[in-house]
Amino acid sequence: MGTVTGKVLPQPTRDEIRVETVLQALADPVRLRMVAELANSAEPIPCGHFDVEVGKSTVTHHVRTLREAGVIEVRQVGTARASTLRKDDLDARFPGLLTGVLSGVD
Amino acid sequence: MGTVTGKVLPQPTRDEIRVETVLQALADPVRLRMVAELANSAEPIPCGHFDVEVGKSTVTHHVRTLREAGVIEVRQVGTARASTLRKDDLDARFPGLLTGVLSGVD
DNA sequence: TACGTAGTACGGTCGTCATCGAACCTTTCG
DNA sequence: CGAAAGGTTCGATGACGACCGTACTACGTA
Repeated sequence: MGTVTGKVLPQPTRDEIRVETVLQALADPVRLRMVAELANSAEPIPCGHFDVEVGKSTVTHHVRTLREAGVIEVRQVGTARASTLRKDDLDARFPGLLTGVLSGVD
Repeated sequence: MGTVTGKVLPQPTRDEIRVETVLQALADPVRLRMVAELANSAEPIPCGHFDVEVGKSTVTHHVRTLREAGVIEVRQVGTARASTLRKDDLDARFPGLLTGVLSGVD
């Protein structure tokens, strides 16, 4: 518990994260919902466990978009891919952005 | 001084502003630049004075998008339309969002 | 009145992206 | 081994939106 094992999939470093890309990633309603779920979850969330009404391959697409934007970190755990929110990195890079966005969800 | 005259064009009230719409509005690079200009400007900015490289009618489009999202307020001043950032409303509704976004611009 | 200024409205084009289904891969387990 | 679980990849489709130019309106002024 707590510590997640497995390899981290490629992602931008903290200082490579660009606000424009992050905003584009968060602008989609499905992805915004995913981010909100991650923010409210103590545990990492596998691709198939997001509560969204889109097909499997679409979830794959959204997870990749969020990862490449630097919003989430994805680890390979067995056959599963567990996502976590990169809260520390986002807070360091764009202080207040994440909490501001999350305050407006639901 | 400071006070801007003229009629305010239709816009959402503070509590009608939705985070999803705001994010979509900010996700465009041209609009993000406009918002940054407004944040750095003491005076309202007329449509024709934004430092962006798009045509007139496109600026109209972006100004309308930002206004309808609740990001800016637009007043009719003679033949001009002066835009200002709705900083108070955005800060009240989504604390930290605006400053977080602006910290990542330029 | 005629003109310049500031911006909108309209019609159209083009590119991007969200979505899906089907096929495929890999690990786990009976 | 065979099958199920969990995701990815591919190709296609459909919708939205950024952009432009032209035509138009409203206001101010020489």
